[in-house]
Amino acid sequence: MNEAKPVEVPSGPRDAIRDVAVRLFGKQGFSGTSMRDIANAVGVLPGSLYAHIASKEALLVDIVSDGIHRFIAAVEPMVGATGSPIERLRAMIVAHVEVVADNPERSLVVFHQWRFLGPDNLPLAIERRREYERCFISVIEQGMATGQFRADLNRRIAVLSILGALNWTPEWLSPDGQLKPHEVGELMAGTLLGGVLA
Amino acid sequence: MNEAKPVEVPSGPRDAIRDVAVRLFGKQGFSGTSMRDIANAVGVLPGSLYAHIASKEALLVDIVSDGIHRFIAAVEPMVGATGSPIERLRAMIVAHVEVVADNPERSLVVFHQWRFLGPDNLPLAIERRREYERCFISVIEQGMATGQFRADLNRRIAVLSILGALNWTPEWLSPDGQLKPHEVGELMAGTLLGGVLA
DNA sequence: GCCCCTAAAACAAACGTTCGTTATGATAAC
DNA sequence: GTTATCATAACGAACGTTTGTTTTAGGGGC
Repeated sequence: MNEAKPVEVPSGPRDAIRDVAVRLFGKQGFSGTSMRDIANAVGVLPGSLYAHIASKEALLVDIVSDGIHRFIAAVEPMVGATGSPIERLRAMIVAHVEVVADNPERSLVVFHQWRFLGPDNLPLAIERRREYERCFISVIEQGMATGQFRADLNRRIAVLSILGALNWTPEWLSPDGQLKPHEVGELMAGTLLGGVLA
Repeated sequence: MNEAKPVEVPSGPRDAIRDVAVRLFGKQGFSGTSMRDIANAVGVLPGSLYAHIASKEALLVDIVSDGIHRFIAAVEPMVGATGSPIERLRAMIVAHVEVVADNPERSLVVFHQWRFLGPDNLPLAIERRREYERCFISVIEQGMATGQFRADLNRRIAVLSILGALNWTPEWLSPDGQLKPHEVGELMAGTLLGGVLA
Protein backbone atom coordinates (compact mmCIF):
# COMPACT_ATOMS: atom_id res chain seq x y z
CA MET A 1 0.00 0.00 0.00
CA ASN A 2 2.85 2.35 0.78
CA GLU A 3 4.30 2.28 -2.70
CA ALA A 4 2.90 2.54 -6.24
CA LYS A 5 5.28 5.47 -7.01
CA PRO A 6 7.30 5.94 -3.85
CA VAL A 7 8.92 9.31 -4.70
CA GLU A 8 11.61 7.61 -6.76
CA VAL A 9 14.17 6.41 -4.26
CA PRO A 10 17.13 4.53 -5.84
CA SER A 11 14.85 1.65 -6.78
CA GLY A 12 16.81 -0.55 -9.16
CA PRO A 13 20.49 -1.37 -9.58
CA ARG A 14 20.51 1.20 -12.33
CA ASP A 15 19.82 3.98 -9.86
CA ALA A 16 22.31 2.59 -7.38
CA ILE A 17 25.02 2.80 -10.03
CA ARG A 18 23.96 6.33 -10.91
CA ASP A 19 24.07 7.47 -7.30
CA VAL A 20 27.50 5.98 -6.76
CA ALA A 21 28.76 7.55 -9.97
CA VAL A 22 27.45 10.96 -8.90
CA ARG A 23 29.33 10.69 -5.63
CA LEU A 24 32.60 9.53 -7.20
CA PHE A 25 32.49 11.85 -10.21
CA GLY A 26 31.86 14.72 -7.82
CA LYS A 27 34.69 13.79 -5.51
CA GLN A 28 37.34 12.55 -7.94
CA GLY A 29 36.18 13.91 -11.26
CA PHE A 30 35.13 11.94 -14.33
CA SER A 31 38.63 11.05 -15.53
CA GLY A 32 39.75 10.34 -11.99
CA THR A 33 37.03 7.74 -11.50
CA SER A 34 37.38 4.26 -12.98
CA MET A 35 34.63 1.81 -13.69
CA ARG A 36 36.32 -0.42 -11.12
CA ASP A 37 35.92 2.35 -8.54
CA ILE A 38 32.22 2.46 -9.29
CA ALA A 39 31.85 -1.32 -9.30
CA ASN A 40 33.65 -1.58 -5.96
CA ALA A 41 31.40 1.02 -4.38
CA VAL A 42 28.29 -0.69 -5.71
CA GLY A 43 29.59 -4.08 -4.60
CA VAL A 44 29.77 -5.71 -7.99
CA LEU A 45 32.39 -6.79 -10.49
CA PRO A 46 33.33 -4.22 -13.14
CA GLY A 47 31.89 -6.10 -16.06
CA SER A 48 28.54 -6.49 -14.34
CA LEU A 49 27.91 -2.76 -14.62
CA TYR A 50 27.37 -3.12 -18.33
CA ALA A 51 24.17 -5.06 -17.81
CA HIS A 52 22.65 -1.74 -16.67
CA ILE A 53 24.50 1.04 -18.44
CA ALA A 54 25.77 1.46 -21.97
CA SER A 55 29.09 3.11 -21.23
CA LYS A 56 30.95 5.37 -18.84
CA GLU A 57 30.08 8.39 -20.92
CA ALA A 58 26.38 7.44 -21.04
CA LEU A 59 26.52 7.56 -17.27
CA LEU A 60 27.94 11.07 -17.37
CA VAL A 61 25.41 12.19 -19.96
CA ASP A 62 22.58 10.97 -17.75
CA ILE A 63 23.90 12.70 -14.66
CA VAL A 64 24.73 16.01 -16.30
CA SER A 65 21.61 16.39 -18.39
CA ASP A 66 19.32 15.42 -15.56
CA GLY A 67 21.28 17.75 -13.26
CA ILE A 68 21.03 20.79 -15.51
CA HIS A 69 17.35 20.09 -15.96
CA ARG A 70 16.79 20.31 -12.21
CA PHE A 71 18.32 23.77 -12.10
CA ILE A 72 16.37 24.99 -15.09
CA ALA A 73 13.10 23.52 -13.82
CA ALA A 74 13.55 25.25 -10.47
CA VAL A 75 14.46 28.67 -11.83
CA GLU A 76 12.88 29.11 -15.25
CA PRO A 77 9.26 29.47 -14.09
CA MET A 78 10.23 32.61 -12.18
CA VAL A 79 11.57 34.46 -15.20
CA GLY A 80 8.13 35.36 -16.49
CA ALA A 81 6.29 35.15 -13.17
CA THR A 82 4.48 37.97 -11.47
CA GLY A 83 6.19 40.08 -8.86
CA SER A 84 9.03 42.57 -9.03
CA PRO A 85 12.39 41.63 -10.54
CA ILE A 86 13.84 41.95 -7.04
CA GLU A 87 11.48 39.37 -5.63
CA ARG A 88 11.98 37.04 -8.56
CA LEU A 89 15.77 37.27 -8.57
CA ARG A 90 15.74 36.61 -4.86
CA ALA A 91 13.53 33.58 -5.36
CA MET A 92 15.80 32.30 -8.14
CA ILE A 93 18.85 32.53 -5.91
CA VAL A 94 17.06 30.65 -3.15
CA ALA A 95 15.85 28.02 -5.60
CA HIS A 96 19.36 27.53 -6.96
CA VAL A 97 20.80 27.03 -3.49
CA GLU A 98 18.08 24.55 -2.66
CA VAL A 99 18.82 22.49 -5.75
CA VAL A 100 22.51 22.49 -4.83
CA ALA A 101 21.72 21.46 -1.27
CA ASP A 102 19.58 18.61 -2.51
CA ASN A 103 22.80 16.98 -3.72
CA PRO A 104 26.00 19.06 -3.76
CA GLU A 105 28.01 16.31 -5.39
CA ARG A 106 25.63 16.12 -8.30
CA SER A 107 25.95 19.87 -8.66
CA LEU A 108 29.72 19.57 -8.71
CA VAL A 109 29.41 17.15 -11.60
CA VAL A 110 27.02 19.46 -13.44
CA PHE A 111 29.28 22.48 -13.08
CA HIS A 112 32.66 20.89 -13.65
CA GLN A 113 32.48 17.52 -15.39
CA TRP A 114 30.45 18.52 -18.43
CA ARG A 115 33.76 19.21 -20.18
CA PHE A 116 34.31 15.49 -20.54
CA LEU A 117 31.20 14.92 -22.60
CA GLY A 118 31.94 13.70 -26.12
CA PRO A 119 31.33 15.74 -29.26
CA ASP A 120 27.81 14.34 -29.53
CA ASN A 121 26.58 15.50 -26.17
CA LEU A 122 28.75 18.48 -25.37
CA PRO A 123 27.04 21.09 -27.57
CA LEU A 124 23.64 20.31 -26.09
CA ALA A 125 24.99 20.57 -22.55
CA ILE A 126 26.60 23.91 -23.32
CA GLU A 127 23.33 25.17 -24.78
CA ARG A 128 21.48 24.10 -21.63
CA ARG A 129 23.97 25.99 -19.49
CA ARG A 130 23.48 29.09 -21.63
CA GLU A 131 19.74 28.69 -21.29
CA TYR A 132 20.15 28.70 -17.52
CA GLU A 133 22.35 31.78 -17.59
CA ARG A 134 19.82 33.57 -19.77
CA CYS A 135 17.22 33.17 -17.03
CA PHE A 136 19.33 35.35 -14.74
CA ILE A 137 20.33 37.77 -17.47
CA SER A 138 16.70 38.26 -18.36
CA VAL A 139 15.54 39.09 -14.84
CA ILE A 140 18.48 41.40 -14.21
CA GLU A 141 17.73 43.28 -17.38
CA GLN A 142 14.11 43.57 -16.30
CA GLY A 143 15.30 45.01 -13.01
CA MET A 144 17.50 47.54 -14.74
CA ALA A 145 14.69 48.46 -17.11
CA THR A 146 12.29 49.18 -14.26
CA GLY A 147 14.97 51.17 -12.45
CA GLN A 148 14.93 48.90 -9.42
CA PHE A 149 18.51 47.85 -10.12
CA ARG A 150 21.38 50.30 -10.30
CA ALA A 151 21.76 51.92 -13.71
CA ASP A 152 25.56 52.08 -13.53
CA LEU A 153 25.71 48.30 -13.44
CA ASN A 154 27.63 46.37 -16.06
CA ARG A 155 24.99 43.69 -16.61
CA ARG A 156 27.44 41.12 -17.93
CA ILE A 157 29.71 41.50 -14.94
CA ALA A 158 26.77 41.54 -12.56
CA VAL A 159 25.33 38.33 -13.94
CA LEU A 160 28.69 36.58 -13.95
CA SER A 161 29.35 37.67 -10.37
CA ILE A 162 26.02 36.36 -9.12
CA LEU A 163 26.24 33.13 -11.11
CA GLY A 164 29.82 32.68 -9.97
CA ALA A 165 28.83 32.95 -6.34
CA LEU A 166 26.00 30.49 -6.96
CA ASN A 167 28.03 28.03 -8.98
CA TRP A 168 30.62 27.91 -6.24
CA THR A 169 28.12 26.90 -3.56
CA PRO A 170 28.42 23.12 -4.11
CA GLU A 171 32.03 23.54 -3.05
CA TRP A 172 31.11 24.43 0.53
CA LEU A 173 27.37 23.98 1.06
CA SER A 174 26.38 21.14 3.34
CA PRO A 175 22.77 19.95 3.46
CA ASP A 176 23.34 19.08 7.12
CA GLY A 177 24.66 22.48 8.18
CA GLN A 178 23.06 24.45 10.97
CA LEU A 179 21.57 26.80 8.41
CA LYS A 180 18.81 25.27 6.36
CA PRO A 181 19.32 25.53 2.59
CA HIS A 182 16.45 27.97 2.31
CA GLU A 183 18.08 30.22 4.92
CA VAL A 184 21.43 30.05 3.16
CA GLY A 185 19.69 31.05 -0.04
CA GLU A 186 18.01 34.02 1.61
CA LEU A 187 21.29 35.17 3.13
CA MET A 188 23.09 34.88 -0.18
CA ALA A 189 20.29 36.77 -1.90
CA GLY A 190 20.61 39.50 0.70
CA THR A 191 24.36 39.74 0.19
CA LEU A 192 24.26 39.62 -3.60
CA LEU A 193 21.30 41.95 -4.04
CA GLY A 194 22.19 44.50 -1.40
CA GLY A 195 25.96 44.24 -1.32
CA VAL A 196 28.00 44.40 1.85
CA LEU A 197 28.06 48.16 2.37
CA ALA A 198 25.97 49.74 5.09
CA MET B 1 73.35 45.04 -23.07
CA ASN B 2 69.59 44.49 -23.28
CA GLU B 3 69.55 41.34 -21.21
CA ALA B 4 71.17 40.23 -17.93
CA LYS B 5 67.82 39.03 -16.44
CA PRO B 6 65.21 39.18 -19.20
CA VAL B 7 62.07 39.10 -17.00
CA GLU B 8 62.01 35.30 -16.80
CA VAL B 9 60.29 34.18 -19.98
CA PRO B 10 59.94 30.36 -20.33
CA SER B 11 63.70 29.98 -20.53
CA GLY B 12 64.51 26.29 -20.35
CA PRO B 13 62.67 23.15 -21.37
CA ARG B 14 61.63 22.84 -17.77
CA ASP B 15 59.52 25.98 -18.04
CA ALA B 16 58.17 24.93 -21.42
CA ILE B 17 56.91 21.70 -19.86
CA ARG B 18 55.37 23.62 -16.97
CA ASP B 19 53.57 26.03 -19.27
CA VAL B 20 52.17 23.23 -21.38
CA ALA B 21 51.07 21.35 -18.28
CA VAL B 22 49.28 24.43 -16.94
CA ARG B 23 47.36 24.74 -20.16
CA LEU B 24 46.42 21.08 -20.40
CA PHE B 25 45.65 20.59 -16.71
CA GLY B 26 43.44 23.66 -16.90
CA LYS B 27 41.59 22.49 -19.97
CA GLN B 28 41.34 18.74 -19.39
CA GLY B 29 42.03 18.37 -15.71
CA PHE B 30 44.90 16.54 -14.04
CA SER B 31 43.51 13.04 -14.46
CA GLY B 32 42.33 13.84 -17.96
CA THR B 33 45.83 14.80 -19.08
CA SER B 34 48.39 12.13 -19.88
CA MET B 35 52.13 12.53 -19.92
CA ARG B 36 51.86 11.70 -23.61
CA ASP B 37 49.54 14.69 -24.09
CA ILE B 38 52.14 16.91 -22.47
CA ALA B 39 54.98 15.37 -24.43
CA ASN B 40 53.10 15.82 -27.70
CA ALA B 41 52.38 19.47 -26.96
CA VAL B 42 56.00 20.10 -26.04
CA GLY B 43 57.19 18.23 -29.12
CA VAL B 44 59.06 15.47 -27.35
CA LEU B 45 58.71 11.79 -26.57
CA PRO B 46 57.00 10.91 -23.28
CA GLY B 47 60.05 9.49 -21.60
CA SER B 48 62.09 12.58 -22.34
CA LEU B 49 59.98 14.60 -19.91
CA TYR B 50 61.56 12.80 -16.99
CA ALA B 51 64.92 14.38 -17.68
CA HIS B 52 63.35 17.62 -16.41
CA ILE B 53 60.65 16.71 -13.92
CA ALA B 54 60.42 14.11 -11.19
CA SER B 55 56.86 12.94 -11.76
CA LYS B 56 53.43 13.97 -12.94
CA GLU B 57 52.44 14.87 -9.41
CA ALA B 58 55.58 16.95 -8.87
CA LEU B 59 54.44 18.96 -11.87
CA LEU B 60 51.07 19.56 -10.25
CA VAL B 61 52.65 20.45 -6.91
CA ASP B 62 54.82 23.06 -8.62
CA ILE B 63 51.92 24.62 -10.49
CA VAL B 64 49.47 24.68 -7.60
CA SER B 65 51.82 25.91 -4.90
CA ASP B 66 53.26 28.61 -7.10
CA GLY B 67 49.74 29.55 -8.18
CA ILE B 68 48.36 29.92 -4.67
CA HIS B 69 51.40 31.94 -3.75
CA ARG B 70 50.64 34.46 -6.47
CA PHE B 71 47.16 35.07 -5.08
CA ILE B 72 48.38 35.38 -1.51
CA ALA B 73 51.23 37.67 -2.47
CA ALA B 74 48.85 39.96 -4.35
CA VAL B 75 46.19 40.19 -1.64
CA GLU B 76 47.80 39.65 1.75
CA PRO B 77 49.66 43.00 1.95
CA MET B 78 46.31 44.80 1.85
CA VAL B 79 44.90 43.09 4.92
CA GLY B 80 46.86 45.22 7.36
CA ALA B 81 47.37 48.20 5.06
CA THR B 82 46.16 51.73 5.69
CA GLY B 83 42.86 52.89 4.28
CA SER B 84 39.28 51.95 5.04
CA PRO B 85 38.10 48.33 4.86
CA ILE B 86 36.01 49.36 1.87
CA GLU B 87 39.03 50.59 -0.05
CA ARG B 88 41.09 47.58 0.91
CA LEU B 89 38.43 44.99 0.05
CA ARG B 90 37.95 46.72 -3.27
CA ALA B 91 41.68 46.60 -3.92
CA MET B 92 41.80 42.90 -2.98
CA ILE B 93 39.03 42.08 -5.43
CA VAL B 94 40.82 43.96 -8.20
CA ALA B 95 44.11 42.27 -7.33
CA HIS B 96 42.48 38.84 -7.42
CA VAL B 97 40.98 39.47 -10.84
CA GLU B 98 44.32 40.69 -12.15
CA VAL B 99 46.07 37.55 -10.98
CA VAL B 100 43.40 35.44 -12.68
CA ALA B 101 43.71 37.46 -15.88
CA ASP B 102 47.47 36.97 -15.86
CA ASN B 103 46.80 33.31 -16.61
CA PRO B 104 43.22 31.99 -16.30
CA GLU B 105 44.25 28.41 -17.01
CA ARG B 106 46.72 28.42 -14.16
CA SER B 107 43.95 29.75 -11.93
CA LEU B 108 41.68 26.93 -13.04
CA VAL B 109 44.34 24.46 -11.94
CA VAL B 110 44.79 26.22 -8.61
CA PHE B 111 41.07 26.22 -7.85
CA HIS B 112 40.10 22.79 -9.13
CA GLN B 113 43.02 20.43 -9.50
CA TRP B 114 44.47 20.66 -6.00
CA ARG B 115 42.25 17.70 -5.09
CA PHE B 116 44.59 15.42 -6.97
CA LEU B 117 47.59 16.23 -4.83
CA GLY B 118 48.85 13.25 -2.87
CA PRO B 119 48.67 12.92 0.92
CA ASP B 120 52.06 14.59 1.30
CA ASN B 121 51.18 17.81 -0.46
CA LEU B 122 47.42 18.10 -0.05
CA PRO B 123 47.30 19.33 3.57
CA LEU B 124 49.70 22.15 2.84
CA ALA B 125 47.72 23.23 -0.20
CA ILE B 126 44.50 23.23 1.82
CA GLU B 127 46.14 25.34 4.51
CA ARG B 128 47.31 27.83 1.91
CA ARG B 129 43.78 28.11 0.57
CA ARG B 130 42.48 28.75 4.08
CA GLU B 131 45.15 31.38 4.56
CA TYR B 132 43.89 33.12 1.45
CA GLU B 133 40.28 32.97 2.61
CA ARG B 134 41.28 34.40 5.99
CA CYS B 135 42.56 37.52 4.22
CA PHE B 136 39.04 38.27 3.03
CA ILE B 137 37.37 37.21 6.27
CA SER B 138 39.65 39.53 8.18
CA VAL B 139 38.92 42.62 6.11
CA ILE B 140 35.19 41.95 6.10
CA GLU B 141 35.18 41.64 9.86
CA GLN B 142 37.08 44.91 10.08
CA GLY B 143 34.44 46.52 7.90
CA MET B 144 31.64 45.22 10.09
CA ALA B 145 33.46 46.33 13.22
CA THR B 146 33.80 49.90 11.97
CA GLY B 147 30.18 49.91 10.87
CA GLN B 148 31.00 50.51 7.23
CA PHE B 149 29.58 47.13 6.30
CA ARG B 150 26.00 46.13 7.01
CA ALA B 151 25.49 44.79 10.51
CA ASP B 152 22.83 42.29 9.48
CA LEU B 153 25.36 40.47 7.31
CA ASN B 154 26.14 36.83 7.87
CA ARG B 155 29.90 37.15 7.54
CA ARG B 156 30.44 33.53 6.57
CA ILE B 157 27.89 33.70 3.79
CA ALA B 158 29.18 37.09 2.68
CA VAL B 159 32.76 35.86 2.43
CA LEU B 160 31.76 32.68 0.63
CA SER B 161 29.63 34.66 -1.82
CA ILE B 162 32.43 37.07 -2.67
CA LEU B 163 35.06 34.35 -2.88
CA GLY B 164 32.72 32.23 -4.96
CA ALA B 165 32.24 35.01 -7.47
CA LEU B 166 36.01 35.54 -7.57
CA ASN B 167 36.92 31.87 -7.82
CA TRP B 168 34.58 31.49 -10.74
CA THR B 169 36.25 34.23 -12.77
CA PRO B 170 38.85 31.98 -14.46
CA GLU B 171 35.90 30.20 -16.02
CA TRP B 172 34.95 33.20 -18.17
CA LEU B 173 37.61 35.91 -17.85
CA SER B 174 39.67 36.52 -20.95
CA PRO B 175 42.87 38.58 -20.75
CA ASP B 176 42.14 39.74 -24.30
CA GLY B 177 38.60 40.96 -23.65
CA GLN B 178 37.56 44.49 -24.42
CA LEU B 179 37.55 45.27 -20.70
CA LYS B 180 41.00 45.39 -19.16
CA PRO B 181 41.44 43.10 -16.14
CA HIS B 182 41.68 46.11 -13.85
CA GLU B 183 38.36 47.39 -15.15
CA VAL B 184 36.71 44.01 -14.71
CA GLY B 185 37.99 43.97 -11.14
CA GLU B 186 36.59 47.42 -10.43
CA LEU B 187 33.21 46.47 -11.88
CA MET B 188 33.09 43.26 -9.85
CA ALA B 189 34.05 45.18 -6.74
CA GLY B 190 31.24 47.62 -7.43
CA THR B 191 28.73 44.81 -7.86
CA LEU B 192 29.86 42.79 -4.87
CA LEU B 193 30.30 45.71 -2.48
CA GLY B 194 27.23 47.70 -3.45
CA GLY B 195 24.90 44.95 -4.65
CA VAL B 196 22.64 45.31 -7.63
CA LEU B 197 19.80 47.29 -6.02
CA ALA B 198 19.37 50.94 -6.83
C1' DG C 1 12.48 -23.23 -20.17
C1' DC C 2 13.20 -18.77 -20.40
C1' DC C 3 15.17 -14.37 -18.80
C1' DC C 4 17.57 -11.29 -16.09
C1' DC C 5 21.51 -10.56 -13.68
C1' DT C 6 25.99 -11.71 -12.07
C1' DA C 7 30.74 -13.76 -11.77
C1' DA C 8 34.89 -14.71 -13.97
C1' DA C 9 38.12 -14.06 -17.22
C1' DA C 10 39.96 -11.87 -20.85
C1' DC C 11 40.69 -8.20 -24.29
C1' DA C 12 43.34 -4.33 -26.64
C1' DA C 13 44.65 0.07 -25.61
C1' DA C 14 46.52 3.56 -22.85
C1' DC C 15 48.62 4.69 -18.51
C1' DG C 16 53.07 6.65 -15.73
C1' DT C 17 57.60 5.62 -15.64
C1' DT C 18 62.47 3.69 -16.41
C1' DC C 19 66.28 2.57 -19.14
C1' DG C 20 70.56 2.59 -22.05
C1' DT C 21 71.97 5.08 -25.79
C1' DT C 22 72.75 8.85 -28.95
C1' DA C 23 72.90 13.52 -31.10
C1' DT C 24 74.31 18.31 -30.07
C1' DG C 25 77.05 22.01 -28.70
C1' DA C 26 80.04 24.35 -25.61
C1' DT C 27 84.53 24.41 -22.97
C1' DA C 28 89.33 23.51 -22.10
C1' DA C 29 93.90 21.30 -23.34
C1' DC C 30 97.17 20.54 -26.35
C1' DG D 1 92.88 24.25 -34.87
C1' DT D 2 92.14 20.05 -33.83
C1' DT D 3 90.90 16.90 -30.14
C1' DA D 4 89.12 15.25 -25.83
C1' DT D 5 85.73 16.28 -22.35
C1' DC D 6 81.46 17.25 -20.50
C1' DA D 7 76.62 18.48 -19.69
C1' DT D 8 72.24 18.82 -21.97
C1' DA D 9 68.40 16.81 -23.96
C1' DA D 10 66.16 13.88 -26.77
C1' DC D 11 65.33 9.11 -28.66
C1' DG D 12 63.30 4.50 -28.91
C1' DA D 13 62.00 0.66 -26.60
C1' DA D 14 60.27 -1.54 -22.86
C1' DC D 15 58.45 -2.19 -17.93
C1' DG D 16 54.25 -3.44 -15.23
C1' DT D 17 49.76 -1.61 -14.27
C1' DT D 18 45.32 0.20 -15.11
C1' DT D 19 42.00 1.69 -18.37
C1' DG D 20 36.99 0.83 -20.56
C1' DT D 21 34.79 -2.84 -22.40
C1' DT D 22 33.45 -7.67 -24.16
C1' DT D 23 32.66 -12.41 -23.84
C1' DT D 24 31.29 -16.68 -21.90
C1' DA D 25 29.18 -19.31 -18.65
C1' DG D 26 26.20 -20.20 -14.63
C1' DG D 27 22.42 -19.45 -11.12
C1' DG D 28 17.75 -17.93 -9.33
C1' DG D 29 12.83 -16.36 -10.07
C1' DC D 30 8.78 -16.76 -12.81
